Amino acid sequence: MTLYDELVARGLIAQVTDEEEIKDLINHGKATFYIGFDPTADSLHVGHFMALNLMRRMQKAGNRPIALVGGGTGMIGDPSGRSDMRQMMTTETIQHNCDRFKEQMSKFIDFSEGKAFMVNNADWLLKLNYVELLREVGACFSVNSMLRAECYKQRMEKGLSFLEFNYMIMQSYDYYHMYQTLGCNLQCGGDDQWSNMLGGTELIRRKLGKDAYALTITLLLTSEGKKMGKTQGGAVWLDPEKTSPYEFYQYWRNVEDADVLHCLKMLTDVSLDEISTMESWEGSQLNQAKDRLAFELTRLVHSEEEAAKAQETARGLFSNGGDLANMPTTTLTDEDLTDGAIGILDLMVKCGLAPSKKEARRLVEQGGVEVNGEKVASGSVVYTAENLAGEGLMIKKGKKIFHRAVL
RNA sequence: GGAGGAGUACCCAAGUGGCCAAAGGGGGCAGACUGUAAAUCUGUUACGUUUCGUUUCGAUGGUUCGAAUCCAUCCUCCUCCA
Repeated sequence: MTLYDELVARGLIAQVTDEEEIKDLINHGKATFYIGFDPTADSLHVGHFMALNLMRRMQKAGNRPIALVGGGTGMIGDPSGRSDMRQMMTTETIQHNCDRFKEQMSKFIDFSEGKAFMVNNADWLLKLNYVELLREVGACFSVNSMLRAECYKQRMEKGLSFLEFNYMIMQSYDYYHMYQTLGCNLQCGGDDQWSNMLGGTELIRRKLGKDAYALTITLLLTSEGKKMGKTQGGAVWLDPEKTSPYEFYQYWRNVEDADVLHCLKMLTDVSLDEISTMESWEGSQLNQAKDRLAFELTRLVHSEEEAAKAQETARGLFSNGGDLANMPTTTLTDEDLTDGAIGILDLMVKCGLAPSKKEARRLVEQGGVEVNGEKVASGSVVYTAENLAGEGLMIKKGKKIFHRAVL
């Protein structure tokens, strides 16, 4: 099975500009392709994972990936969404984020010896001169057709600032620039980027009379049409400091029945044959598929070892007889104690199990908190330094959130 | 630049002097039921030293015994005109 066919079979490809050409390019390792990432945080998250995965697969087949970080667009602030206050990021922050990105990407992509590039669009976008830019590329964009683009259409009702309107031009310019400097001939991105990406291919055609291609990745949505990788606490991060391997594992272990196979196909390397045997599974049997999904993804993002540990811990907590060593743990210091003791409410806040004592109290009152297997009866329960010594306390919040507190 | 309209909690949205920590819906969290799933039902959803107190209705001042609600100024957004 060729790379392209595999991508299609896994449902990863949403739209392409020229199927035959792209097939030829990527199947034969002739593509130099780029995917853009906005350095708005100091870690990549699950939303980026699809893109990383695609880059990894493509690189394996001999294609050359370019990871583009949006340092230039980041200077202005990503106008998408409805953020009231765009945070102006400092050059240092952007640089810091870029470094972290590269570190994380290195797990998926081999950056050695020209096998892949990492570039920052700040390097060329910030130097642009307004009038020069207008003269250079302004004539190549038709406002009429831009307004017809899906991404703007939706914004027409709510209002669209000139800044946002220019986003497509910036992105198109990126492609145009890299086409010339790095020989980039394919742009990949989320399906929501389709019209921006077409802007780039169009610009290259008009300016240079050359063909460049674009391919979009299917957005990973739940069966209810929501973006995957979001929890109440925000994104599911790839950085183990921000989302521990155990939590990461749990996120996937808890996906809905309807989404498991879909995720296995799109995100993991589990063979299509194997996945097809799971298609007949029903009911609780699907738990095996979820187990597999969680393990595979944790392995890809963290390591085989971490994946095994997370699985062990999960089995220990949910079906007994496993090793509990790896559950998320908070280590308290003497300063956290008052007279050598700490109340359950403070303890929960310290462990990040509740955002406020009020919330912690509510959880206790509703019977949602257990410590060492015993339901906590009231918010006034206090634990001493002795309780916290050694193995510490195992706090259970709700049905599936476990946390250890030690001194 | 002119005329009008709007800004309420995580989101949408009621409330137009005291009974408002603020209806209703969505979302979240917890309980029951389950398969670490979904659906359903119940409770809950500003903060705290919790029969009470403190801070909240774009911002700042003011009127009043009392303001989300009235007045002034400012900020932001939308619609129409230019």
